Amino acid sequence: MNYAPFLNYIKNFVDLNEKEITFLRSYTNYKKYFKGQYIVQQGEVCNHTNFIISGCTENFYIDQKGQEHIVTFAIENWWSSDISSFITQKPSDFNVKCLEDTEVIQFTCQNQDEIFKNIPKMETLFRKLLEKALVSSQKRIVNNFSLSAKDQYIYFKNQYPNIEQRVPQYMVASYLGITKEFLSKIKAHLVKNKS
Amino acid sequence: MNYAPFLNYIKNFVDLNEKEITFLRSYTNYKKYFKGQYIVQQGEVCNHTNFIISGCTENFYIDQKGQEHIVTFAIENWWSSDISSFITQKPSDFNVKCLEDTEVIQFTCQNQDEIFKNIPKMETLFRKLLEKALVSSQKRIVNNFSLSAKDQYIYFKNQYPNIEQRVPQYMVASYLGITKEFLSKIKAHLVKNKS
DNA sequence: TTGATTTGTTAATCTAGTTTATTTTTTAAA
DNA sequence: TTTAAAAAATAAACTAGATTAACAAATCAA
Repeated sequence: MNYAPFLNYIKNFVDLNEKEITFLRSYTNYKKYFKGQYIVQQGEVCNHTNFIISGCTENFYIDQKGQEHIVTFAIENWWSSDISSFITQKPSDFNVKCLEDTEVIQFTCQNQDEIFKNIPKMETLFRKLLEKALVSSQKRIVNNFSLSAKDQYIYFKNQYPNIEQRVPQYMVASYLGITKEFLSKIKAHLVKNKS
Repeated sequence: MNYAPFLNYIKNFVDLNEKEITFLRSYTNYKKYFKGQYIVQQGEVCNHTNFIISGCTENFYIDQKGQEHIVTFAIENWWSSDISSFITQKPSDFNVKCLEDTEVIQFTCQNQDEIFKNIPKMETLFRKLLEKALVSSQKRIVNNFSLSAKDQYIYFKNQYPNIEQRVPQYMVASYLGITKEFLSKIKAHLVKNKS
């Protein structure tokens, strides 16, 4: 059980005293998943918010036509859950699946409320995290409007330099909302033109 | 000056006592803009979060090619600002422009923090609003992945039945990320096929 | 070390949505 | 009430990206 990375992460935002840390520890739990396991499954209620200690997850859904779409990746020091299902406690539209062995710290809905009640600083932290998440979600919409598939791929590589090496290319294509064939074409083109 | 709609809105989420309401009032301000006025301008820092009492705004940006893209509309009982600029206090990438005469309640950055410090319930409210905003932003990304332009238009009409009558069609097209010509084609097609 | 499965490439054909240009309709100002 | 400007419709030519299909590498299990 490896809790330190989470406390280090939190330290970037708020200072907690010993008592608060003890409380936080007792209201969260550590869990290890293996590669291929599902943390959340489409159709089930998402019971946890997960902070990733190590590993890598994909958040994807399967649409009416049976096509898979990756909505987000998450790696160390990121959060991973289906927030919609978590806050409404209704069945999830998404799957969260481990692409590597993955260790997480989990917050349940009830415990999260307890934590916020007892350590208001934690609610401030979550509010700020949500603000940042919203900004980057909006940024993605904006990129979708204004950038060609090629430029979106370049943006993705710059923004998430660590992810491309860890996941297969067809998943990057899925994240970008293009076919794997087209991404292959884009990469061939980039190599040929050296940028 | 018309503060009641804002208090009614808040009442849906949290209960405030007289003292808290007085505090809230003194730390927010009312402002009226006329049709065509900018609440935020691309390049300037967004100093306020705005709750709309009456009217309608568009949040848009102009990309490198000089093209305008509408990111969101907002009407009565919605919020309107550039959250990225607001939280970082850096120049905004967006414009917020009034499409009608618009009355708003404004929170400045400093006052918002004061409000959260003095009325923690308000921070909880904002956290929950951010959660909902993030969910709907993600929903938009998902629709972009899975729906044709026609189905996105139908979704838009269902989700925002009040907006289409209030804004010109080319703005709806811009919001959907398609050209006005193509939206016109879609509408003609929908009329012809009665769905 | 081999066969099977997963991942990636290439190329031809196809289509949803864009671009450009012209015409018609609606809105609003004088 | 007229007129100019803004908004919407129509249509032809065009393009970014999808689809299909065949094949080539890489990975993995036994």
